Amino acid sequence: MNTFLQTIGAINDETRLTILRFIDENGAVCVCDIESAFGMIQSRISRHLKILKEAGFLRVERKGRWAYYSIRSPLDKFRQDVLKEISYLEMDLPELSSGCKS
Amino acid sequence: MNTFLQTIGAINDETRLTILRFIDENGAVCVCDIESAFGMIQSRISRHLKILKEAGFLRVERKGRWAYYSIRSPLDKFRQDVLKEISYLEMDLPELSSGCKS
DNA sequence: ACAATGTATCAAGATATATTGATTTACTTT
DNA sequence: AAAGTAAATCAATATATCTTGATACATTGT
Repeated sequence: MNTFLQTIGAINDETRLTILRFIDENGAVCVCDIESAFGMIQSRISRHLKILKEAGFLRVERKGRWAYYSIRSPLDKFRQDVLKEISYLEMDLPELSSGCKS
Repeated sequence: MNTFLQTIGAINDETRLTILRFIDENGAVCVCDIESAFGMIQSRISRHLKILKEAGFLRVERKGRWAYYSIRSPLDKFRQDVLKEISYLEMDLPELSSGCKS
């Protein structure tokens, strides 16, 4: 029950749905990429990514000072269904543009 | 996007998950049945039912002074997936016992 | 018409979640 | 070691959602 509520709670937010779709379409991205694409401050993005990761949708791979987030694999069937459903949604998806300074 | 968020928001609550499962297992029930089975006050149950109905999970059929809620049919694939997922959850599901006085 | 029952709705307070700005931690380069 | 960059965390505030008790509405039976 609690695991399910955590999964649902993670996708009960417009910003996180957009981030999920963004990562699903663009593959591994770092926090500052999302930050600049979305025009949101870093702490906000970071917190949303943490929620999505802890809900089992994302994984992180750290390389140097960067943290690359991507869709976790394997994904269980229900989370796959959710991701597919999100892929059908109409939304303003920002363009990927590298936001890191080096 | 908004429709999806409404759907997700509706199942982002332990009480509503339990109500959904309860109705899924017991079929059409009236508000006072849920009220007495769950031991919750009427306005609370009524509000949750409204949210579930507006999110497309439930339908109501009024008979006399009673309002019978049941799983809406047909359900689109995603809501079916959700319902199936809920059917797997471990939860304290109260017993159905008629709560109406007549 | 009146009283009783079932349900819906509303306003107020309680609780949970999101956002921001500041701070902290970690890594890299010089 | 010091400075710069990326990311995580924290405290305070803002916002949304849930719960309750009161009230309103609808139907039924007397």
